[in-house]
Amino acid sequence: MATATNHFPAAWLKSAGLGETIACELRLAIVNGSIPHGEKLSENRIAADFGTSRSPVREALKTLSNEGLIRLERMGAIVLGMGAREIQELYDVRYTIESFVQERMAERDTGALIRLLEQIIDKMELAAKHRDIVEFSYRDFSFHEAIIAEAKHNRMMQLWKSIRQLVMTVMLLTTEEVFAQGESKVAAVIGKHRTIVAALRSNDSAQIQQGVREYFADSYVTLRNSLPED
Amino acid sequence: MATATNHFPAAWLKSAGLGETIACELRLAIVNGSIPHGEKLSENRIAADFGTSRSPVREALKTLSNEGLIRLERMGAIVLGMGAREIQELYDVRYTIESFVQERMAERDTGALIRLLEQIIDKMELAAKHRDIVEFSYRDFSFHEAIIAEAKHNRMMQLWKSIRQLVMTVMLLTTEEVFAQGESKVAAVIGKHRTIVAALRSNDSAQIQQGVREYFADSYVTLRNSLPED
DNA sequence: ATCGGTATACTTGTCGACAACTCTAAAGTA
DNA sequence: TACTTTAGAGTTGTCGACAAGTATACCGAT
Repeated sequence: MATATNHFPAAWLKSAGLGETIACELRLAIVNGSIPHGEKLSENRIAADFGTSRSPVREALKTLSNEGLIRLERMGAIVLGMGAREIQELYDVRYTIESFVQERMAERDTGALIRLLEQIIDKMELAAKHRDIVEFSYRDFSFHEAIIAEAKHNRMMQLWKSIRQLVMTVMLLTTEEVFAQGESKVAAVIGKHRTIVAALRSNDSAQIQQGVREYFADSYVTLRNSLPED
Repeated sequence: MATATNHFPAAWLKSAGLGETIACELRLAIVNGSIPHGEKLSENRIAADFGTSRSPVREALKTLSNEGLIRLERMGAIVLGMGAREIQELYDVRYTIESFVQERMAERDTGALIRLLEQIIDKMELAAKHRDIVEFSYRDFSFHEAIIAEAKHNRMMQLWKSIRQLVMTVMLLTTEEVFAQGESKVAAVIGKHRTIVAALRSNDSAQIQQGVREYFADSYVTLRNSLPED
């Protein structure tokens, strides 16, 4: 990646505690490769870097461990990072969750959801016009979260929450790549979201499944081209 | 449930820190209903109850929050608990994960896995003979975890880890119920595991999927009968 | 009696300190 | 030189304390 985002968007940290802030900053650094795979992290060092005590750092490391970005060992935490395989796996999981969720939405009133999604797409277009990467990726994220939330399945929502922040971060970097590839690429991304909405509007289970499958398969090949091959 | 387990098996806490221990004890209390839905938990109170400082309690509450058993609010944590719906949802997720995993196992060498699973089933039978509920449920748990681990899909494994302990606890209580229903019921549970292995041995994707689907559908109806209806 | 304001007790987030443990590297011995 | 032992620096887990913020109960006024 040419110019990777160096700091987590401050707007997204609006009402976040110290622990969450540190987690977001570290997460971004790990995902974009600033902190390389295999690095050994120490609570003391991170606390010193951020100018806090170890308590919030501890919380952050636990969070990152739950997200699978680091592995907590007896001494220090080892950075696992996100290579091509890990990104692929994340897409696998996202697909699995959305597939499950949309399956359950086939025989339900999706009117309100569809209106919300269209609204979000409008905001994506606006963000695209202004070349606002942060805003665009946030709306993209909201789009998928809105779909998942609509299923009203607490346990599945919990799974989503466990990867929510990670997905958000990956999307931020991905969107950067998409924007770098030019306007037509951005338009294509928006188009894919429209396709999802269209499938959803059909209310046909098979068509919805097909739509979701294509979306993720397509998203991944798009991304694959802009990944460091390791 | 007639006689619910009151304490988390000490053997399962062998190398667990204080935080994890507290999390396990609270988890069990929430799942078996000792701590009712809606209860408000305070870090200070729990710390006093367990005779520790707030640090491990804090860690435990965060864990339980990640598992969706409680909701952290500005003041206190509210217990959400596991009613019939939550159990059903947990089974949904378990089915989704195992379905994904086994799908990927169709075209793979499952020889070693099958041998391991058969070994586990043997231990289940032994535990059944000795009426050892703790051992039995642990083997049952290991059975499913072994299958999931075999897929070697880190991200999916991470999802599993996020519900691992909860599943373990629910299984412990469920197994208690199964044993209470008599020897034939226990034998039936073992039989269902054999069916899974048989399906796996067939190496046929459709048959495996069918096997997994039946397993979870069946497991849930078994359980439903022994749940407080709320 | 009801409503508004204040005091109070309780809550969380963060901090610095300490003991117990682990890895490392240097020093001593064969 | 190769190996064991030992001293040291660094690490985590846990603790108690404090500030900042919040719900609650009490008290006064209308």
